[in-house]
Amino acid sequence: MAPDRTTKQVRGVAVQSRLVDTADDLFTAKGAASVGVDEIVSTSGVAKSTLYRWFPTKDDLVVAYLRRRDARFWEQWDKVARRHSDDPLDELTAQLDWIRSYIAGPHFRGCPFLNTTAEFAAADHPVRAASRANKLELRRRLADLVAELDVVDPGALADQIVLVVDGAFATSQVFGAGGPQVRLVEAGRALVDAAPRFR
Amino acid sequence: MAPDRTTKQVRGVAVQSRLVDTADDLFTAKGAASVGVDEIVSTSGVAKSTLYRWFPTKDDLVVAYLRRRDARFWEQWDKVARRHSDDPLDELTAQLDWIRSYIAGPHFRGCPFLNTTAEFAAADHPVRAASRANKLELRRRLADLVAELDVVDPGALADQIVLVVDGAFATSQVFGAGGPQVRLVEAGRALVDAAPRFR
DNA sequence: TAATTTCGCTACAGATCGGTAGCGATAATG
DNA sequence: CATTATCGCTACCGATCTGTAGCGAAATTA
Repeated sequence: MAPDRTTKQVRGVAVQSRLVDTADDLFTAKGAASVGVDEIVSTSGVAKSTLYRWFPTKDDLVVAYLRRRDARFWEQWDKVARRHSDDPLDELTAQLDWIRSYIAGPHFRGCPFLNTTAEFAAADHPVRAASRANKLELRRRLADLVAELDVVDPGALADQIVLVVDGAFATSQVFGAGGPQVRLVEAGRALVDAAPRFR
Repeated sequence: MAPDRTTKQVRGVAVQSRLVDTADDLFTAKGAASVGVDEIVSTSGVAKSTLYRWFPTKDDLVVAYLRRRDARFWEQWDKVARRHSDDPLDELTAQLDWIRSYIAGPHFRGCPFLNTTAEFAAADHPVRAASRANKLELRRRLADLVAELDVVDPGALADQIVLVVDGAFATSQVFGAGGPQVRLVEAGRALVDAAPRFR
């Protein structure tokens, strides 16, 4: 990375970004709790003291990793939403489909939010709060989307769709490539079809 | 526990059982990877050398914990199956319902198989194999059960139900008591209702 | 009762954990 | 160009990790 920045703080931003890059790679491959700070230091080339200057604890680095994953997840969601703003059912299908292909991707190693929630068991752990934020947002967006459909209980349908989404995330790690997660789109569609309607 | 056994090996069995008891408590509360052998030793009252006599590595103890969880899970499943052997749809509903109440129980801290899969990231880890066995069996039993229904593609429906079951397991840890997992039974029923039928 | 196995206990080994401190070098700032 | 903040590097801290070794006591067996 060329040192052509203009302010001093920009240096810090670049270093933080490289640390989160490395953390993302290692956390994804081995699990956030299993990766030591020393490995992040040696892999990234960033000094340990520098890491602790920007991330006072390892937990802070894990949270930063989750926040960036969260931001990128919703960026992709918004991109899909923009392409299907006219038809909520089309959008729902498209959202489930990119999540399905995201899960099927070669670098996917499980939902980072579900993984870290399992790894950091303490109920009040800051890492769990960061992960919970992502899932609450998922529930909220699905509820908004489903509200545009003509179903009697949009909240119930949205929660059912949350189940198949997180189910796809979870089972993909256990079953591997040919697991039940390939049924995500049709499962979501089936739930919509079966939902009670007004007319 | 009274020392009124008859053979020498029986002593070992009792000690192993107590170790798995303690491991179950601690692994459930804090996560299998986060609990040290020393804590299992001090909590159980069993000597460390005795633990390593019966479980050569910590991984072996984790696998034993998962195997017992697996066995008890299918014991409960079989018990429910016996009560509803006449009607497959009734049985499916009953299976999903006890899983729902199992998740809602006060001591539930997430599916042990999904949790350990997230904690032990190496693809060929023996702990992952033990967890995979449980989920493969779940998929197999659901497929057998759904095969008795009149649906066109029982395998597809079974996989969709796997999604809502594992989704309920996974989301319960993120959302807490009022999460989408309470919709497990109706989600499973909706998937059955929406499945294409012959007649 | 005598021989044998398993037990709990204590201590230790080697590695790794998260986190701290101080060094000289480097790069941005005014 | 002089100042200042940040950098990479090395060494270190105490705690904790899995796993090993040897002891005497206790329980089981014959």
